[in-house]
Amino acid sequence: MLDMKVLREQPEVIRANLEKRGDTARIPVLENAMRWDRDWREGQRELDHLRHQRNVVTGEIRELKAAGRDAGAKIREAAELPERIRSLEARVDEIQRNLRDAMLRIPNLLHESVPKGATEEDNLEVRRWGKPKAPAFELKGHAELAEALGIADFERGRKAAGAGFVYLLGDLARLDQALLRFGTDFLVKRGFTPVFPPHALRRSAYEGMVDLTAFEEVMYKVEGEDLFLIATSEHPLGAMFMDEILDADRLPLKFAGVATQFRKEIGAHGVDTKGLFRMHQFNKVEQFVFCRPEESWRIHEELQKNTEDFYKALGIPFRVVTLCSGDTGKVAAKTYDMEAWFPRQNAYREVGSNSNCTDYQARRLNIRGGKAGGEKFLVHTLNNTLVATSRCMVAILENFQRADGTVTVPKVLRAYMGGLSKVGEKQGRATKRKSPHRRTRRGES
RNA sequence: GCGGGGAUGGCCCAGCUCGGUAAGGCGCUGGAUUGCUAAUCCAGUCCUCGAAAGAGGUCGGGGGUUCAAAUCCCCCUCCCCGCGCCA
Repeated sequence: MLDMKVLREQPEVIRANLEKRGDTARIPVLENAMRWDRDWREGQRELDHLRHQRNVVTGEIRELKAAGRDAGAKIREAAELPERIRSLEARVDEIQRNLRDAMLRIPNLLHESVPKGATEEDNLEVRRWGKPKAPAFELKGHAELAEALGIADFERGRKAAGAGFVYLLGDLARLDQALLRFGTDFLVKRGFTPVFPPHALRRSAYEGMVDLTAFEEVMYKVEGEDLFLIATSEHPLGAMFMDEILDADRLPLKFAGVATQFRKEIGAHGVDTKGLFRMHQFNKVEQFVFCRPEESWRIHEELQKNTEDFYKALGIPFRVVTLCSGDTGKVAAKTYDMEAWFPRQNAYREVGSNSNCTDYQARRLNIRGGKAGGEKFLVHTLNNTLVATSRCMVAILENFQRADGTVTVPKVLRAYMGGLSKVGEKQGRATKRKSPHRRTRRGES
């Protein structure tokens, strides 16, 4: 949510921002917000005046009674006030709800460096690293390859849980864990605190982070419980400190969220949609920072460097783009997308996203910094994917694929895989061997 | 799931039986004082409106009773302890 001060004092800034985002459809929302704000302040003043009257009269009644004198006349005078107060309260509440709803629909102010544009075509390339290698043989799609190697079973994933779920097996299960562990250690060395957060949040907590009316259809809800499975660890990490005051001396707080995420997004989006690229469930190491307002832009670059260094360590070519105004999410003031090279698609594709949300999330979550009893300020929040293992594994399976159908394990990951340097040797039985495992009577522990 | 106890300002806690408009402590900030850290004293410490003076709100949430609700009545949520179940 934006600062009400901006709405009152510089509405033209908000309007220009909507125009830059290409979201002129929302200009009426802004105009309504301005009107409701005026109405609200007017109504509130009137209400305060009535309440003041009531307080004065009840004070008089109390004094008369304390002095043992008759308060009947004053009580009759006071008796008509509650109804007037109640009806005005109802009206003021409604105006305030309208105002808040409108404010929640107005997106964050973009940073001046965000290029103007409508779609991802207009995103601005910032830099490239690494040379995509032209393969000397025909590459297999990662899903086909992984199935052939027996390290992923999409079919049984569908049988047991539906499309979008998979059984990772053998070396691929290890590779997933290796990425998580390498990623965690990588961020710990850079001063981040690892967090394994709750994987479900109640509605009230979730609503602090996102507009559930818009997101509910892509979220998994637990039946019969007030719980939603998390779509990214950004959500539990933000909710972690809502309504709190963070000690200014301890900022910035840098967290490495390690979690499994659940999203219902499906649908066909281009080539190789089968496979790990777009899943209902995947693992991720996420950078999340709470900081002072004046340091957020420096930290935004720092988080970006972390992700780039991570991909350099793996040896995967990438490019970085600044999202244009039309492609930037509602809560972000500026976003960089990390795009890894996918040789099968002969293209750079998104593997992570780095946003400075300035004080937009913090205002809604009511997360402030400062000293208890001292000056307080809204913190800035930033989040950046370090690695989403699903997409990163696709990049590894494609970029490091060898002619013999095996895949080279990036050097930095080998220590996390018992020294393994190649994936795919002496496997391929798992999908063929049918082992009729019996259930034990009370379930295995 | 059953039983019991709770939710009060940044934190701890009083007030609730008996309605009269949140006491006290800790922490923090500023000031005074003493040759230092300390101690002591004073003021401040949440949200909203307002240029300010000031006013209003706030006792887990929502209803109700009343001139007046932290306090009385009804409904709900969450937390803690014990029991049950159980990785």
